[in-house]
Amino acid sequence: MNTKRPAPREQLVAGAADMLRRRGLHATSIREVARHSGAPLGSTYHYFPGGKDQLTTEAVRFAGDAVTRVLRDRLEAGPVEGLRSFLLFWRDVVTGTGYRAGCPVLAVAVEEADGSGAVDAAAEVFRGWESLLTASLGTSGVVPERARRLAALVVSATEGAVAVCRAERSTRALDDVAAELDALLSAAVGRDE
Amino acid sequence: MNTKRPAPREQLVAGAADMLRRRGLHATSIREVARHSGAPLGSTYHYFPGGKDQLTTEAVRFAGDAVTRVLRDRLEAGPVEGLRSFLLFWRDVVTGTGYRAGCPVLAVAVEEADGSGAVDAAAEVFRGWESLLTASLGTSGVVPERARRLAALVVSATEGAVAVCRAERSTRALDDVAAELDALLSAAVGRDE
DNA sequence: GGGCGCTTATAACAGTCGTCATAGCGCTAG
DNA sequence: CTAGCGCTATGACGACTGTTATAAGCGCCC
Repeated sequence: MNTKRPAPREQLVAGAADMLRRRGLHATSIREVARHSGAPLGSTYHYFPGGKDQLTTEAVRFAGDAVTRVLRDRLEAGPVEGLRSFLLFWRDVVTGTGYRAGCPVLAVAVEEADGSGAVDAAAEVFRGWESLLTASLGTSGVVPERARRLAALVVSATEGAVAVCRAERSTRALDDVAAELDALLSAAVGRDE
Repeated sequence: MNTKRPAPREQLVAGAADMLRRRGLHATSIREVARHSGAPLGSTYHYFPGGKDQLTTEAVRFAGDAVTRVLRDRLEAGPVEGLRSFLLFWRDVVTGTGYRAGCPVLAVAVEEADGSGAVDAAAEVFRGWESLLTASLGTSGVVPERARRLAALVVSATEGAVAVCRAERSTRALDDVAAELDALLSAAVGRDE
């Protein structure tokens, strides 16, 4: 038990992120987020005067940072092993929720119109993941330009595969993507050995 | 001029598909679809007694079939050239709408809960695209198992890249994915020549 | 102990949502 | 001419949305 009270603000952000990945942005109401977090509705606008856009933006950053930490951890074993582990992480997310959850960042990227702060946060999260992958590939000897392109492919393919798996209620897409990307990255880093 | 009146039913489906790719599923209301198509609200439930789910399902199939036709056309020049052309098609969609439109099928796949007919239609569309790509790669000498995996990667990466591009308001992701997939498919089909 | 600031609680607002029912229109068949 | 049917037009329904305002509770510091 860290704190007596569950720090309602953080609870609200985490709850919003969890609902975003399950139902999407526009199907997630502030009332439900509050109820889901055990916080009163009024508190939501106390902690997030910017309204739903602020709450959504922080939820995207919260979920994005969590995934970033996972990615960084897994990449310590190198880009190939890191990628394999990263895709297994997403596989667990999808199967562990009975194919109900996807990626909250993608949900915001697909639903929200431009001009919203949340979609900017989503773009930033995507770039962050790509930076991590680019750096990892770079330290494994892949030239920067190629590393950047491979990183973009990994992020796009992962996000797409998660959505496809959710729709098909099957992990086939993620498994196929994992196999191909594994081979591709192995060849890219193992060129000179 | 084919018909005097613009065949309101088809117009509604096409309008729904267009709004789906711009705003997403839950931000697209039946009233706006009707108004956007110049049809009265009552007509919507006359043509689609199944309500929003039926309209959405038909819109997903409509948009999915349109993309399927594009993909089939482009693949007549072979899988590598077809892929390049296919990704350019998506690039045009994104840039031609000022980064406002994405893929309506992905929108439904991300937003809708399971149990809806629309998400089943989305999964079917994804499988259709993969089948086309698998077949094209197969006729170019790629062994079936590998062809299937590559097709899954192409579909997932394309859908993901479109969403990322929309969020970042840039075509970088699609361009990077195009370059890498081009090289990957070229190597896969050119193995024995 | 009194006051004050942070948090909660409650209610209300204007608007939109999906959906349904019903009355009216125009056209075509008998 | 009239009956019937496909489609339109209109309005209403209950529920939900984001948002705001205001009153009450709470603990801490002076």
